[in-house]
Amino acid sequence: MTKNSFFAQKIISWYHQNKRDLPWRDTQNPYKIWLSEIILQQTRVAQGMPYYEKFIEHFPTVQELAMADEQTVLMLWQGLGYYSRARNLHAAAKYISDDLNGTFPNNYTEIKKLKGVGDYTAAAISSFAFDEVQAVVDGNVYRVLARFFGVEKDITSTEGKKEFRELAQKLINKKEPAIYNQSIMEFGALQCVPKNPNCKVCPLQQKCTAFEKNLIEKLPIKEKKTVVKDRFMHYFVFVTENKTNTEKKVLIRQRQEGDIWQGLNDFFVIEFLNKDKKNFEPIKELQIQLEKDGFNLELKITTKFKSIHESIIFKHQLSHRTLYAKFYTLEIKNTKEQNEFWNKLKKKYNLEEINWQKLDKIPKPVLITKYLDYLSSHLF
DNA sequence: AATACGGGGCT
DNA sequence: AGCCCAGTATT
Repeated sequence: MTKNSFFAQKIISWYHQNKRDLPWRDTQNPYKIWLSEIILQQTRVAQGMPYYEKFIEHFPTVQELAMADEQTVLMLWQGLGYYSRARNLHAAAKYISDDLNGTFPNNYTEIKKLKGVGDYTAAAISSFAFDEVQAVVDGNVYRVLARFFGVEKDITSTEGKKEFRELAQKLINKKEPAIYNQSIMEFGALQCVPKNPNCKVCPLQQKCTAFEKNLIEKLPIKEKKTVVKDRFMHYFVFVTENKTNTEKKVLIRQRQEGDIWQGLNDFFVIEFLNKDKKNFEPIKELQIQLEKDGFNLELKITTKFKSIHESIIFKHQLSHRTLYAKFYTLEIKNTKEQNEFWNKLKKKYNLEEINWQKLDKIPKPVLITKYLDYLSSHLF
C-alpha cells in the first residue's frame, strides 16, 4: 500500500468512527452548507454553532436572508467577529435571489463568485453539496498534511500554499470527495490538534513523518506572525437628562468603511494610535476636537452638561489590535440652547438619536456591549 | 507579498 | 501572552 492510499483510507475510516454529529453534515442543501462554512471561517465549531442555529431559524432559505435588512443580519452576527462575513453573506444572498433566480450556484467556479467565498469555501460547498472533486485546504489540512508528509514549507508563503493545495488535490478520494474532505478536517480538529496531540492513539502514527522525526511540535511552519498594535479610544456618550431609560436618548454612530466593525454601532470617539494622551481631560479635548472640526461654540462647553461620568479603562483584545477604551457619559441639559448643541453634534458627525433602550436592538461591537453591561451593573 | 479584519478558548 | 480557529478581500 502506498503512503498516499494508506493516508486516505485511514482518515476516512477514522472519520466514520469518530465524527461529530453536526447539523450541517446531515444535508446537501447548499444554502445550509454555505451558511455553515461562512460562519466557520476562522471560527471554532463550538463558537459558531449557536449562530448557525439562529440564522437557520430566522432565515430558513436564501430568499428570506436576502429580504432582511443588513442591520438585522449584523444583529444576529453580533459577537462572532469578522463582520464582513455577515455583510458579504447578505450581499451574496441578494445576488442569488435577484440575479440567479433564487437558485444556488452548483459548481466551484460559480460558487466562488459569491462575495466572501474563496478557495476553501468554494471547495467545501462544491464537494459537500454537489460531490465535486475539490480538495479543501484549511488550517486543519495544513497541519495534518505538513505532519504526516513532513512538509516543511512555510504555509504563509504563496509557494507553500500552492504546494499544499496540489498535495491535497492529489490525495482526495475521487469516489467520495465530500467524505474525504470532512475526514481530513475532522481529523485535524479532533486528533491531529495543534498542541500536544495524542499520537499514541493515532491510526496514522506508523507512517507519520513528523512523528518519526520528532517534528510534531514544529509543523506546520508558519513564518509570519501578526503584529499587534495599540489603539486608545475615548468614547463620548451623549445622553439627554431624562430620568428614565424609556425617555432617555443617546447619540450613536454607525461605523463606516475602512476600519474595524463596519456597519456596527458605537459612539462619538476621539482616538490615539501610538500612545495615549497623558492626563486626557475629556471636556477640554472634546472642545479642541469640535473646534478643529469647524464647530462654532458660543458657550463654554462645561456649561452644557448636567453631569459627566467617567468609566474605567476597558482593555479589549482583537487578533491584530489591543484596544484601550474609556467612556465619558455626558448628560446634556434639556434647554433650548443645549438642544441646539445636541442637534449640531448629530448633524456634524452623522450621529443618530435613539432611545437608550433601543441600544439592545442594534448591532454593536463586543467592546460596547461590555461597557453597557458595566453601566447597568454599576450605576443602575 | 503584505496587511486588515474579531472574538474566544487553550496552553 | 501567544497561538489557533472549516479564510477572504484589499492594497
